[in-house]
Amino acid sequence: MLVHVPDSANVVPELTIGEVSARSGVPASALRFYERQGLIQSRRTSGNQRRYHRTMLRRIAFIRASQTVGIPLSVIGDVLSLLPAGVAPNREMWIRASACWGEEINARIAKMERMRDRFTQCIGCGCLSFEQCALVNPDDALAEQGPGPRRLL
Amino acid sequence: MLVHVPDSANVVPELTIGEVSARSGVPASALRFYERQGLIQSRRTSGNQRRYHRTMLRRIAFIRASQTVGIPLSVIGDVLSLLPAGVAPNREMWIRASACWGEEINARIAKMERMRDRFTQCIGCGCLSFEQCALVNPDDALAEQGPGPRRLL
DNA sequence: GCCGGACTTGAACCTAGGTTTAGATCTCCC
DNA sequence: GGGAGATCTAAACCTAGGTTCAAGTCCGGC
Repeated sequence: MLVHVPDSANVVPELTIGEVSARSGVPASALRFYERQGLIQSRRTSGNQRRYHRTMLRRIAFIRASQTVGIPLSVIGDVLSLLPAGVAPNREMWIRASACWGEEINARIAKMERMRDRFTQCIGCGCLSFEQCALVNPDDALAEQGPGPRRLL
Repeated sequence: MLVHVPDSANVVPELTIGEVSARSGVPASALRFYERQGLIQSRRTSGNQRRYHRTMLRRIAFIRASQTVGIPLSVIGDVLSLLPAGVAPNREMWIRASACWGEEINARIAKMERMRDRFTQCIGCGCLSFEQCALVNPDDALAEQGPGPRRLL
């Protein structure tokens, strides 16, 4: 038995790029950029305009949340590519990414704290000597390499 | 009474760009870049080559130390411009800059810790909702501005 | 006085994360 | 079916902090 169902009934409404932009606060230009980078996808109309599935809003939220934590787009893309196309990040994935990026944050905090400590020490010494000051010779990676700093940054 | 003093006696030896680069670990290209940006200066020989006073090594150390703390070159330049030309950063200046940049570091650490806390909370919620998730709507600056996120970053 | 290595310049290139612009095309509503 | 506004593309531009290159010049030792 066939039943005629009007378009407006069971079709999940798709979103134009302008609508996605308005709802997410992400400029359309950035959305096109994300698509070029492979982070999001869209269907195209017969006239070549983008149409987004609503779940794409979650992907975009995921991207922005990750960015605020300082994760580069390339890494975000790697994570998103693990998802089947068209699938939004779910709770389980969010938890896994969180665990991973939480470590990222902690590592960065720890690094900054080490820097601050060195800094505080250096206030007292006022040395600014290339050979001895820990601030001028930062980052734990210079122990070998002979005398004098090789890479300051 | 005039006494002839040979060049090699009381003249503070100047350094070529290659020597400064070798001693500081900063590539010559970066030194030229710093000079274009006004962070360092040099005398020129009759043949247009750079010659650096030894105290410039301290300025360069100061620049690199500041950079490792995350201070942008433009700000470093502002600070250095307070010094008379040709004068190296001294202890007093180092202490003042330290006080200022120590606050910078602490502010950045605090921001990251806030982020981490939000992050940890969010692991539990798994919401990823544009309207409610603090990670998707970060940074304390959205309280007004009506519904929906305006700027995510 | 000659030669090789160090030095000079401007311009182009690089990453990251986009924005801006021009000119063409599409979609929707009346 | 017509017009307004939304969308399309490619290419150029932006900041920061430089690097790389090409072509030419200088400097110091023998």
